[in-house]
Amino acid sequence: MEGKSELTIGALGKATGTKPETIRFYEQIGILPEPARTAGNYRSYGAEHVRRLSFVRRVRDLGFPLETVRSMLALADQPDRPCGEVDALVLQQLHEVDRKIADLQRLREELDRLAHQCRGGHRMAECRIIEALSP
Amino acid sequence: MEGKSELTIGALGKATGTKPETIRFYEQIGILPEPARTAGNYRSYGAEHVRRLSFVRRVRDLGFPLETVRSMLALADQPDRPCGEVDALVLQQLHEVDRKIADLQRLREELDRLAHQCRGGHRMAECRIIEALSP
DNA sequence: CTTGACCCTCTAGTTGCTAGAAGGTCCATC
DNA sequence: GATGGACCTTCTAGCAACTAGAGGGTCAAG
Repeated sequence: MEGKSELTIGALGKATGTKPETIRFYEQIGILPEPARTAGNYRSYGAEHVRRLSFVRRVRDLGFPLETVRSMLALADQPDRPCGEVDALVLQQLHEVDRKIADLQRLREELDRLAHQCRGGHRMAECRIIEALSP
Repeated sequence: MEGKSELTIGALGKATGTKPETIRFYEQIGILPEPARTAGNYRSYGAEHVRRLSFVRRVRDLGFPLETVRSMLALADQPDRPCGEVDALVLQQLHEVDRKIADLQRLREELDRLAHQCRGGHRMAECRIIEALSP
């Protein structure tokens, strides 16, 4: 490897909580750019890949599909896009984000209530976790 | 159908943003209880199913795997479980929820910044969306 | 040199839906 | 009652998004 800052695929995986196979998958479908290779044909990753993959994993963990990941990445990859185009996309994502935050807050409240009920030594009288996230 | 409160699978799907095939899938894997059937062998769903399925869809939308959905549903299905057991599970889920909320807030801030930048008539100088969710 | 950890590509399996085929039911309209 | 379109049924297979195993190569410590 060229220097301390360059990582093998396994090291990149450990740094980002990602399996090597998943990293190769993302490269194949174009989410991650192809990295440089060593003389032994090993992939060699730098800080830019770490950042990009961390982002991808977190957005995925939040339940956004890869198609959405792509469009978010495009915001960073194509900084000169027309503002009207970007505006529409960003507002749509903002709406999704706000909806997820609201749902997580409600879920959090109910889980917190359950935790306190348990710690108070009370019987689990009633779990309203389903109602926290239903109509 | 027996009464106004009973829904066909298509109606349940519309009420919860779920495809009929997905509902059948959830029934097959035990996430949803088998519903009553009409004389014509149609599935017939009541309010309890609507609530449960809404919950499932929202938790899935937040990026939690079905295994986690199951364990959350178990909290509601088995109200008499030992508190020590419930406590550990709830705390674990609380931690996940908090992590997702924090990530969403950060993502929200950057998207908001982008939106304001566009509306202000400025050029898209720099998109830091990747950095918002990376190390 | 040896050995174990990890790399490579390729193929197939797992998880979680999603859609199509073939045939039956429901209900509004004529 | 007949018709037709929407929707239902079960079953099979495909898609999205990973995940793992097979067979063979590379790397580095001992």
